[in-house]
Amino acid sequence: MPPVTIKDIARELSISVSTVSYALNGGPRKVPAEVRERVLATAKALNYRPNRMARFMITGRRHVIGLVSMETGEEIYLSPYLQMAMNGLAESAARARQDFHLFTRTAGLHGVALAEALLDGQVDGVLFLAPILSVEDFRQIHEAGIPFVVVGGDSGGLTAEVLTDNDTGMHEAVALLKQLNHTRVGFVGGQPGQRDAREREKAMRAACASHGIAVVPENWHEGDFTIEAGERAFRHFAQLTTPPTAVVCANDEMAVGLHRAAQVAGWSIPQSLSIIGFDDTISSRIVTPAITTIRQPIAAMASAAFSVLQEIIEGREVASQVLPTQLIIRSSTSRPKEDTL
Amino acid sequence: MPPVTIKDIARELSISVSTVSYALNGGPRKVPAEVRERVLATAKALNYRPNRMARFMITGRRHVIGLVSMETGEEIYLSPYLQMAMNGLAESAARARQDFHLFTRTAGLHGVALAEALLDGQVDGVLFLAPILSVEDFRQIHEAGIPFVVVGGDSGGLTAEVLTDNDTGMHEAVALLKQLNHTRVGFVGGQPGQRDAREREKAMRAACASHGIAVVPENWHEGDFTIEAGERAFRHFAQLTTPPTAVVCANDEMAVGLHRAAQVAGWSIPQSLSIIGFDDTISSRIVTPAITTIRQPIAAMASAAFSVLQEIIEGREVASQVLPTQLIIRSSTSRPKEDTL
DNA sequence: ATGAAAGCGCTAACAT
DNA sequence: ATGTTAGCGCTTTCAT
Repeated sequence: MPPVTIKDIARELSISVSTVSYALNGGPRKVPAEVRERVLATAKALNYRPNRMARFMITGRRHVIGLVSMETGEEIYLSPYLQMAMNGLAESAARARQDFHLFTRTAGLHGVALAEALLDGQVDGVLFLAPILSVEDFRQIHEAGIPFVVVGGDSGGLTAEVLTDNDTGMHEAVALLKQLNHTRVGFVGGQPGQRDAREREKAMRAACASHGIAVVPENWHEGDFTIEAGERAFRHFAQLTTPPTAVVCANDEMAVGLHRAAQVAGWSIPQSLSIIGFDDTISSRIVTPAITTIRQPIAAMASAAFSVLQEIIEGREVASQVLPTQLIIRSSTSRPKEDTL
Repeated sequence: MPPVTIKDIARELSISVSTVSYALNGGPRKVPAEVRERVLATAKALNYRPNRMARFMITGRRHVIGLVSMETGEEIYLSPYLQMAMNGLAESAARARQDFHLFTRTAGLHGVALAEALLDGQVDGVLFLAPILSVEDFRQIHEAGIPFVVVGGDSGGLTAEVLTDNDTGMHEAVALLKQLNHTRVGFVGGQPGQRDAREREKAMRAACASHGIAVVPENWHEGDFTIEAGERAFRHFAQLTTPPTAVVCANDEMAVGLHRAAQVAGWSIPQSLSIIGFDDTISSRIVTPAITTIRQPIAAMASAAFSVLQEIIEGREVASQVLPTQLIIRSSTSRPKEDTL
């Protein structure tokens, strides 16, 4: 049988649909308590369930927000970063009684095409997680009138951003290496199209400068935030005549790749090579020795981004946020071998 | 300004909305090519974008399917299993031009309440990934008229299931251990509320029986598919007077936990303890030594489930599927120490 | 206080 | 071949 509608309830009680609607929604028009009681009772009795789409057509609000993540080729949903973010998100969203819309066809899209795809999802707003998108892309999205928030990305000031303090994070990491007496320090960065990747490289340079550590070009390697990139980085470092004794990676995935490739090649960690990651995702904890990392509160950031997006959808102005990092010292960092001799 | 509708296009060309609708949809009514051209042209010129909700109200199809995963407490989206599944899903869905609806409020729900929540999402169908739900739960969902498919779960024959061949997988794993001369073999299982967990334990028992390996109660430990459960399992085994020399885990997460706890305790793997996981998720590959595991084609299973769900939504009957496992031998398995002496 | 009716954007049955 | 119109289920304005 067809689903029960407010019409059915109205007919059942011989009252008008408007009264039923007001009773069900508790306003805006006043409905006598007695009538409301009866409406609610029959609604329950008939097993009435509102059609959210019909409501959407009028109110324009769907109570669903879209999610677009950093795309690493085909593997859209494979990063631990995304996992942590989604957990934070899911919690806040559940509290706000909202669900998510996962876009499956935005990979590789930019500009107008991307905006079109987002519009097509009919969501109230969109959350970008560590996107590899340009300010121009966001301009199109902004022009399309889509409320959005960016985590770990650069919206060009068009909307609020939720960021982490990459500068302090990198500074503390380099300080640790300096204190451990490392002088040959390497770096594995992410795609320059990604904001955090850019910021971390810049922060790393600044941190090295302020700690008097030389930035040697061959010790700096560009990756793409994947385990494989970390492995490639190791192969690169390993063939240098004087490889770095410590390497900072722009995320944990690459640190794990570096870690694994080094161990497979017979290098002992941290004696032969100290490694520092970024994020504090699970992967940095499950390998042995566990990886020292710069924690960024991903779940909290995603959660904050959700709240910010809600505000923006409601039409309020919200400021960007920068959440702090924390250096988590584990077992992948020590004094370099030659130093201890 | 308000969004462009088919009315606007109709007015612009002084034709009727139905003609516009048919032209835009390419049917069911024939529209002369010349007219269709002009409709399409003005649609593009006016930057027309269909309102999917309005269409949904008539057709009842949203082209969005819901996703409900195994819930491990609060951490809804944290398992590598889910990641792999989502990748497979995203690919098929993108091809079918469909998006996902991620439910955030189904954790802990059962029976009617769960069915209500799913209905509220207004999706075309729901995909359950390794759910911890009873046949009774699925009965309610079925009665609510929601098309659904279950991956790694038991729908009680109410719908199609996509499963993996746990029997063969476990059989091969035990055969490997037998061949390596292990006699004291342990097992770490998952929650009995989960179908694969039940099946794997049963399969493990059968495999041991057929290989003449004794099933010693204290070598069998119940976990919950988390890393922590694997760590707990290690602590349990470690305090036995004669611990098992090899342990099979019902998934990789637990194998990783066992692996890590053993290494932290100073046990060498595989010499002191051989470990076999299940799934072949990334985590089994990044630890050192890499973990021997029973691969199940998670992405392919999720992808198959998507296709099956599409069929069911279209009203066709579809058979359940069982996909094969494959034993991936890596470095966490060897002859036991005492054996080599 | 409450009923009637317009209309959200679209599809499809019903005209012509 | 194509225009007119009745809804889909709901909210809200306008009457009464």
